[in-house]
Amino acid sequence: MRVSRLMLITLRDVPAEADIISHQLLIRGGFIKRLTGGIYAYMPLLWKVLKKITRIVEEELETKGCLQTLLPQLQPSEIWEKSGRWKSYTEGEGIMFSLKDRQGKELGLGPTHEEVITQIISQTIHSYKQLPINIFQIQTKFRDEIRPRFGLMRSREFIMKDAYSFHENEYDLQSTYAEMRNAYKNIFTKCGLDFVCVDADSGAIGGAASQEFMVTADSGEDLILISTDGKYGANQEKAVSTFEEGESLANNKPSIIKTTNQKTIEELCKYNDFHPSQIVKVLAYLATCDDNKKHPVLISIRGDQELNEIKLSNEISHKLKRNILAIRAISNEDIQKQGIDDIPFGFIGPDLSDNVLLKAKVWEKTFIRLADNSVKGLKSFICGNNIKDEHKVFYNWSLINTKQVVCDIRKAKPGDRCIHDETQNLQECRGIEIGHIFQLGTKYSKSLNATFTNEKGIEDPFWMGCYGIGISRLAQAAVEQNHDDLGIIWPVSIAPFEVIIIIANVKDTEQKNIGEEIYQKLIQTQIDALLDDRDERAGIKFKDADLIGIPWRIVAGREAKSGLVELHNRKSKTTEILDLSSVFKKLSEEFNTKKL
RNA sequence: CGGGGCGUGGCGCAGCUUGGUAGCGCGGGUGCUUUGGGAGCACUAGGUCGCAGGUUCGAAUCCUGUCGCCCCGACCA
Repeated sequence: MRVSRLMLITLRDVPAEADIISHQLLIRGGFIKRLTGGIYAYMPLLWKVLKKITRIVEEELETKGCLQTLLPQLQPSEIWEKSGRWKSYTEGEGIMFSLKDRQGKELGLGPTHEEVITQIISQTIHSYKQLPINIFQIQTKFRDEIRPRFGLMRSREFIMKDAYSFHENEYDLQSTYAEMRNAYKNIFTKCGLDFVCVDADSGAIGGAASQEFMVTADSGEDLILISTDGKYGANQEKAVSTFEEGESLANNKPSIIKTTNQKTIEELCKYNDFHPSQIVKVLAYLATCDDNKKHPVLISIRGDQELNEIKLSNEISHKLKRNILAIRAISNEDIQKQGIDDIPFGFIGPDLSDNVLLKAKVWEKTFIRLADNSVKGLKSFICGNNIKDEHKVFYNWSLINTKQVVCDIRKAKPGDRCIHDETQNLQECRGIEIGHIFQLGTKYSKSLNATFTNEKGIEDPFWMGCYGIGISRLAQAAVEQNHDDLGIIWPVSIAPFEVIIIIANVKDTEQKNIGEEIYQKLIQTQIDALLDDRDERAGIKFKDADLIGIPWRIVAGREAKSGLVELHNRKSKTTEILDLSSVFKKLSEEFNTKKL
């Protein structure tokens, strides 16, 4: 390709719409154009990058025996209603674009394809002899994000690779899951990325085990926690750790403490000389289920710990055996609307009576009571007395006449000790999620009644796995991780071009001829070369080449009359003056699969 | 959904407080000069000031509404 025909429009000014570096560079380099919020056109330069990523993914998956397909983007609501996700995807998180056709039939624009593929496979595959199946597609997905941002990082229309595997038993699923994890490591390594694989919450997709692949970058939206020995890593949403022993309470006789206006842990400690770990904090939440019931939840957690809402939501979902559409803290406004006289926020104890809910208009009339592991062992502790401006000392959980479900709903934090080895600590870093693999189990096959006949002649639901890679997000994550103050530094394997040849002055025939000669030779030997043949000043061409991040640059300039050119590496910033045969030799070593 | 900010040529912005012929830089076009790190000079094209109402002799500017975009938040009672 010649720059004169590339439609290369680069911007000098930093665009106002972007505030992370990768987004700015992609716009300045002419890689993307925004059409509206969270919706971008992939311009020719970026399309080349996306195709290279796509090739790497396809090659790796093909060697693992995966099949490629292309599934419909418009999906009928019925299959989503069968899987139980229509409501949570169109109402709760509201992530699916949905519409009605001229017959009034409801359709969704695919945010993911579990339902579609499960239905298709179940109509196609009937015997264990045809298993396992591992099938994938690369195509555009649609998600009506609450808040699209950062360009391709969180957009409403994006390119994703999604794979689905089908198995006769859990064991076979686990082996494919492990194989896919390896495939992912190979793919991201080939893409030239620094990444980590961490335990993850499976979120709305559901299922058992799940891991995320994260490109480490300060601008990442996820907080990940990694043990110092590298043996444990998890998204904070999922992370587990051990908590420090609390301070024991000297005053351990049951008694009432007057705590006027001391509503927070901080205030209680300040005015009464308590340690946060001596206090049990009780939070009131409201969980909305997909059957539209609203359950009040009472959570007890040690005062020095924080609540993890993801774990909380999962526990409630598990207990009620329903999807949770939304979960949030109960506010004063809420209880007024319900007509509940008084829940003394700031002074609640774990023994708050269900009677306070009697007058609730639409809420369920009993609390779901959860207690974090951190309060389980407490012999005595401070908590609210369920009366405004009063706390009390409790000295035995067994005296509380309400049942608590004890579980892990605590947020793991940097510095916490690890479960696998208490001498190790958790360290934090931020990550951009570019891949996510799940063991779905039989969740979708059961709800969609997708079965096969097993060896014994019995109908069994498929065991399923699913595996995603955000192709367009990966491209931007690569920029976030590989750039300098001059622009992008693409890893060679996914760069839009491998080499750019700059003719410093196109009016100089020697320069022009040698530039053309190199270009032709590189093209013939299948090196992806770009020739900057524009009648522009050399400085402009250097700036553009740096900005768009081509890994290798050859300059046909001053030395052209002696048959010499300059070979420059974008990343190391090293430059050599070489004759043509040395340039070709050097490049052939770099791109060792190709011959020059 | 809550809070904050911004909508003025293709891009980045000023002008608005105090109403009176719409400006600057980059980019585009033409010409001359320059020619290895986003050149100089001259000329030139390009804008219903997001949209709709209102106030006024007169609105980019003041008022009301509306649409769009960006940022923060939606965890400790």
